[in-house]
Amino acid sequence: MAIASAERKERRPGRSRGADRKQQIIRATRELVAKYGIQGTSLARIAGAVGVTDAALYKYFRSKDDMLLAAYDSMAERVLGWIGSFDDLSVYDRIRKLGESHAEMFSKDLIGFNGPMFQFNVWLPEDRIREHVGRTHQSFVSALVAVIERGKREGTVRQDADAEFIVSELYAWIWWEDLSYLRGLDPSSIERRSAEMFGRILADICTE
Amino acid sequence: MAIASAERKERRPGRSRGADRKQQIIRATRELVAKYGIQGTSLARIAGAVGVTDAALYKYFRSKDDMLLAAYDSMAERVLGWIGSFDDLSVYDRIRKLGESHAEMFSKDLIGFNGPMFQFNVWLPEDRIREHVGRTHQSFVSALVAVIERGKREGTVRQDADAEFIVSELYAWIWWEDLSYLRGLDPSSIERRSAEMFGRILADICTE
Amino acid sequence: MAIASAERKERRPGRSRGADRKQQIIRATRELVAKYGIQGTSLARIAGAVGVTDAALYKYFRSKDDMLLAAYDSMAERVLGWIGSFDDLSVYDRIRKLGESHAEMFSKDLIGFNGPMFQFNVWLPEDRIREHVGRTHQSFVSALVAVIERGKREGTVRQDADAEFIVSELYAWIWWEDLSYLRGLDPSSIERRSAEMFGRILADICTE
Amino acid sequence: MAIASAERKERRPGRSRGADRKQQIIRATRELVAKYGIQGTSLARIAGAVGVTDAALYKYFRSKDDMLLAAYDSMAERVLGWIGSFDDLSVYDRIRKLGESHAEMFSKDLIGFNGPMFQFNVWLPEDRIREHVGRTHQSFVSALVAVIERGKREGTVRQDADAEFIVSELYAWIWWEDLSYLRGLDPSSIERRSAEMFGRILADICTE
DNA sequence: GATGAATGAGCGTTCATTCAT
DNA sequence: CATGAATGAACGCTCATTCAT
Repeated sequence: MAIASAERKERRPGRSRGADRKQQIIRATRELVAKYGIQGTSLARIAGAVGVTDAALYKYFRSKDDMLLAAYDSMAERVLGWIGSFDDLSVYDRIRKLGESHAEMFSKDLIGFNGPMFQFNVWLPEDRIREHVGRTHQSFVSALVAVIERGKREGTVRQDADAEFIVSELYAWIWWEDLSYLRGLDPSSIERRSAEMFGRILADICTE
Repeated sequence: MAIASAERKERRPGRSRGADRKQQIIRATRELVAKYGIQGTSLARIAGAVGVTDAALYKYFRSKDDMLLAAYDSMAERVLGWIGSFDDLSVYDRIRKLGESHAEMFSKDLIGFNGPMFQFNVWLPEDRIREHVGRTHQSFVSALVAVIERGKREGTVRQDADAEFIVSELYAWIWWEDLSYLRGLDPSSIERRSAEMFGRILADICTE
Repeated sequence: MAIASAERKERRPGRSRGADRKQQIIRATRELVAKYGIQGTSLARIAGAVGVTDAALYKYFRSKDDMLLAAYDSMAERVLGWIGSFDDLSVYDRIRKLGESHAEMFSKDLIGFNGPMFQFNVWLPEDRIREHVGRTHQSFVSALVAVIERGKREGTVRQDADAEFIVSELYAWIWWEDLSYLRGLDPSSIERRSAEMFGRILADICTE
Repeated sequence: MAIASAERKERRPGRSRGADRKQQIIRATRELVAKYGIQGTSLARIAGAVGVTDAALYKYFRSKDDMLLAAYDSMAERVLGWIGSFDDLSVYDRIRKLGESHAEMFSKDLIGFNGPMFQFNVWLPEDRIREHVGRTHQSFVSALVAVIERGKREGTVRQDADAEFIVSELYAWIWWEDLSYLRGLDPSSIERRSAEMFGRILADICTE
């Protein structure tokens, strides 16, 4: 954690150190949420992990909620990047690739993604966070639906597939994989079952 | 549950409650966890919901953690009761019934079960709660596996079915249903898709 | 602790069980003061040690302070009994006997006397306890002075001895012995030094 | 001690204090222990005496126990300073000086030393405080023994004196003086008797 | 004679936040 | 850019005490 900031000390002229600190805070927040949950992530802990005082955090964010939202957004970006990747392939192949890369990119990254992400996803109090997470999650679903629809137009996904149902099945599989790793199940058996589950979804959408 | 305490209330005016109070506390805890999360469920809030002082809670539980565990156990009991129900039917029919009753019994009961249960399931800090939840969850899985195995012996479930894989699929479906209701999706579309998902699992295990 | 009350269960007709309970409470209080100090002796602890509820203690004492005072008085009685003992001997022999019996009766009884007594003796807050302890201590001093004076009249104590100074020296020795045992010093070296110290006091008062 | 903080106060109006605050807290703790005992010294009282909130105290100490230990150490320092003083004199004269200065430096300073020190010395619960006080007290004894031994080598203390016994006698006198002032006895009679007691100890060790 | 139920006040401690420096 | 000083509110928990039963 301290290493990153030390390495960059020979900072490139135009690159402010501030942005790095912001990233440090975001990362620390994510990791602390993974360990202690959202409410267990206190400013004192974030400050301690980053190596500054609580008060210093306010130079980069206006409130604790802003830090949490930034931490969430850093994960949301990763999700959107993943959904958008492999777009040079046919939609069918693309979805296959997405399925193959999911565990590595998300489920297995317990403290960098899976842990904190689930905390946000099951956040209940009706506040800015809940609202923001809900809206963002919806955008994931829409993006996935759009991919499926494109596949139908393209002809690599069955014409009569119900795009939204496919996405539901994808999410059932995604959440199961995430929660299985989160609960500490045996990775090799997760992998086997995940492959089988995902295989059925693929079989479901493939033409011919 | 609410009925019982209401009935007794008119037994005698300000008279002793005891066991009732304990149930009141458990229920309040469950509901507050649904609203505010585990760490957001303060003693002050529980006490307020029950209508006593914080201090009074300690006549019924020795610590806040004990209240939380009791709240969790009250839900775990419901789960075990559900898994054990319909045992006069053939295992295949029994599983079908379980599938049909799940949403009503669990997913849709946002503040009585679904909300609080998920909070416990994704609880991260490595403490008594995490450990207890993990152990209990494992017992659910074992109970379900046992049911499937019985079906195989009985002949209503396919001989070559992998019981543990079936349970994985069941959990993928269960968690998806729970999280969908939790995220506030449209109930009718959840129902439609849930039925389809569950139908496939059933088709998977049925002999011929 | 529980044993005493069990033994007496075949209670003698005129002897009420209430008085026993009172003694139990007093003893428990003394012992708890020895372990946890005066302010660390909570009603919950006393009640636990006696085997009743906190509320039950109020049947025997009107307040916690009353219990503490009763516990103190039980020790004060022992002190007065000790000072009054051996009164069939000459005053000189009597004082010698007192000196010989002191450690056994008081200093070595860490949890029954020495521990709790010192807690009371150094109690600072200006309240009923402090006042009562002060007054009682003064009565010990007076009783001892009276003994010395009797010795002078009797002829076994030097005529020109300053009774109050002798008592001061006695107290210096008493407190030293008490505190030494309390601090956990080696008993055999305490005994040796105590004997020497007390010997000088004796030498100081003896006629020729 | 009070002087320093008073002087600085007029440096700049509401300006930082830091080390001064720490001293203020230590002093307040000592004085409150003198008034209310160790367990009666609540954070609220300390904070009130210092003029800040409870929470502010945690910027200077990590726990209440740390404040208490710091308060104790501030007194222990004074003791060690006293034992080490007058070391330009012969050991015999030095001990005489120590004896003469003791009451003024310690016993009579009821709220700054005598009161709080005795509270620590008779602290019973087996915790960090008890352990620390025990260890520190032992270091006082060792330091005094070392002084006596030096006197023997130097020739101003009798060769055949038992250093440890001398220290025992010193402590008997010290504790008696402390407790006498603490109990509120008449100062002039304490002084007279103390002088006589100490004189005997001196006579005991002097050569020739 | 003893309990069960309850309380208001207090405990030590942590919280997110502010602000002058 | 960061700190040191501070706060008011909340946290989980214990306290001595009351009172109807």
